[in-house]
Parts: sequence; structure tokens; C-alpha cells
Amino acid sequence: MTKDLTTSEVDRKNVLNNSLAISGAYEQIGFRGVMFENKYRFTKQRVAQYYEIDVRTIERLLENHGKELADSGYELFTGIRLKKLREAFQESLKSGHADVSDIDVGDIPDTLENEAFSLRAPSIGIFTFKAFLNLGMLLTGSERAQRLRSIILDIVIDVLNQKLGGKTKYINQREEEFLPSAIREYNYRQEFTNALDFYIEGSKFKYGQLTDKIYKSIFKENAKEYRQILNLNNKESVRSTMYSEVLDLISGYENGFADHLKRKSEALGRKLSVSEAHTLFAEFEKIMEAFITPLREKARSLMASRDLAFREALHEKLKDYINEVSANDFDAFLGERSMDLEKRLEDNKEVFKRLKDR
DNA sequence: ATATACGGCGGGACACGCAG
DNA sequence: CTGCGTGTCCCGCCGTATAT
Repeated sequence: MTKDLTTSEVDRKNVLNNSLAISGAYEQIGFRGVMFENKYRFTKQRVAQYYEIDVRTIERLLENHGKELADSGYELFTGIRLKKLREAFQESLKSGHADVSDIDVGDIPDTLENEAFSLRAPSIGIFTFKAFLNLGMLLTGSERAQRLRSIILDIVIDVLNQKLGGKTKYINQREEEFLPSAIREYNYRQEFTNALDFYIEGSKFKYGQLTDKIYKSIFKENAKEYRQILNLNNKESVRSTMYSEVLDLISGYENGFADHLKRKSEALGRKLSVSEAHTLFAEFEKIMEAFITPLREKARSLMASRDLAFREALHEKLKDYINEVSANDFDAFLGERSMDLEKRLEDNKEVFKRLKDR
């Protein structure tokens, strides 16, 4: 599956939200900006020079993709902030820091003097590095933009490989929330299976069947379909690949349905048949629908979007829920905050000991 | 022929320097 | 301090090139 950056906003965001890839790109591309308010800044003119396009072309794109580029960090500077920015540019000009595009043809954008910009400009369009890349993804004509895109994609792949060693199966476990959610879910799972034992007549299929009902209700796939999409073999646990938000929701279903089952069975003063249990599940779903819908929408979107971006797994039935993966998610699963589960367990050993001894 | 990308042109807005 | 000339930027409008 090839990413088409020029036409798909989701693909663009999935690259731009990957802050590791962005800083990697900054190092590699060597198009230096001026640090201001913690970000590297570039004037519109200089960006135009880099891509070898007319300034007007950029402005046209700003008209059509203004929101997206602003999200990426494009800003119109005016007034006092512009003044501050100007000083920062002058400063870095003196220290001769900002300059020099390497990598390709030596046509270094001419001197900074005429670029360090006019003292009279009442306002000026400024790109951050991220916005600069974003623009490059929108330019169809510029050859340099084309080259830039392929460089960026290589970097993105490198970063993923470096961080995960190609193993994305358990990327869900790298985020902080996974462990507590998994533990909670484990407990509710017990409530659930106990309830199935107590209140439903014996059938060895009831567990799997009702679990599939939950899965289908949440993300429209049964366990078998899910396995196929994520390429899991029969040994591998489905739940250990799920994101914390999905696990939380499963906890809710399990706990809620266990309770529902209990009430019904006690009211009738007998165990329920398996088919009654199925009817009851439909009833439960109905009652809970209004309450659960917002959470479920969110879980579907997170699951479909992350699996596509991280695992290259497409959940066909959740296609409409695919969105970009947030910058926060990239950080949580790949960045500083992310961690292998083993390491997190190690770090929390004391806590677990206490829990165990209780 | 139509749609799309691009660039030229000029008006409006504003900052700066300077004269009064 | 104030008013004015000047330079520069943004942006809307329009013509041209190119692909479909």
C-alpha cells in the first residue's frame, strides 16, 4: 500500500504527526530555519526558493489548505510578535547560523540579507519546519518537493523499524495505559465468565459466542475475523493486541452484561438458556446504546486509524472510522513515553508485588 | 472543451522614517 | 506628537499553460 501524500490528508497527517520522523527529517534535509518560540521558522520567500516555485503558488495553496497548514504551524506574524521575530532573524544572521541547503544541487538560495526581510513589512507569512514539509506534500509540480517526499517516507519507515524492529504486533502494549487497562479487563473478564457459568445453562460454546457478540458490537468483527486482519495465529491472544480504549470498553460490556444476566436470572429464579442469553444481549445492547455510542465511536476510530498507520492492517468494516493518528499517539506508542511491556513491568515490579500480596 | 495549476497585477493595509 | 510619503506584504482577480 503506497502512501499518496499529495492527495490524502490522513496520510499527510500520519507523517506530520510523527514527531520523531519530523526531527529526523530536519537533521537529514539540512534546510535550516531560525529558532523562534521553540520552533524553526522559515519565511514564505525562502520556502518558495527551496521548492523553486513562485511565492504566489504558495499563497494559492494557503487559500485551499489554509486550515491544514495552520495546524502544521503556518502563521501570519504581525505587530509586536513580528518585531520579535525580526530580531531573532537578525540575530541568527549575525551568527551566520541559518543557511545552506545541502543534499542536492548547489543552488543555495541567495544571501539572507534580502531574505532576512524588510523592516517595513506589516505582516509576514512564516512556516515552521512541519508546515514547510506539509507544503511540500501538497506541491505537485516542484521536483524538489517530489524528492523531499520520498526522503520523508524513507525516514518514516526507518523510524518505525528502528523503534519497533519491524514488530508491530504488540505496539498497543507500549503505551502507558495498556497495563492498567489490561489488568482491569482481566478482572471484569472473570466476573463475566463467572456470570456465564452461574446464570446460563451449560454449553461449552457460550463463552466464545457471547464474547464474539461483544467484539461485534464494539468493532464489528468477531474474533476470527480480527485474527485474520492482524495475522494472529491460534496461540496468540486476541486481547493482548488490543488498545487500552478498546479493552476499557470490553470491560464495560463484560461488567454490564454480567450484571444484566444476574438480575434477569434472579428475577426468573432459574438459569437461562443460551438462546435466551443471546436475546438478552440484544436487549442489553439496546438499553446501553445511547450511553455507549460516543465511547464506541472513539474506540472504533482509534483502532482503525492506529492499526492502519502502525500495523498496516485495514479493518474493512471500520473503513469509515479511519482518521489520522494524533501527534500524541505517535508519542505514546513510539516516542519517549512509550516502552516495551517487559520494561514497564520491570519498572512497576514493586507495585505489582504489593497488589499480589494483598 | 473543461479543469487545474501557476504567475502577474494592483488595491488595501500597515510599519517605518522624516519633516513640520 | 502628528501627518505624510514610501515600501512591502497579503490577497483577490484574471489571463495563460497544461493535462484530461
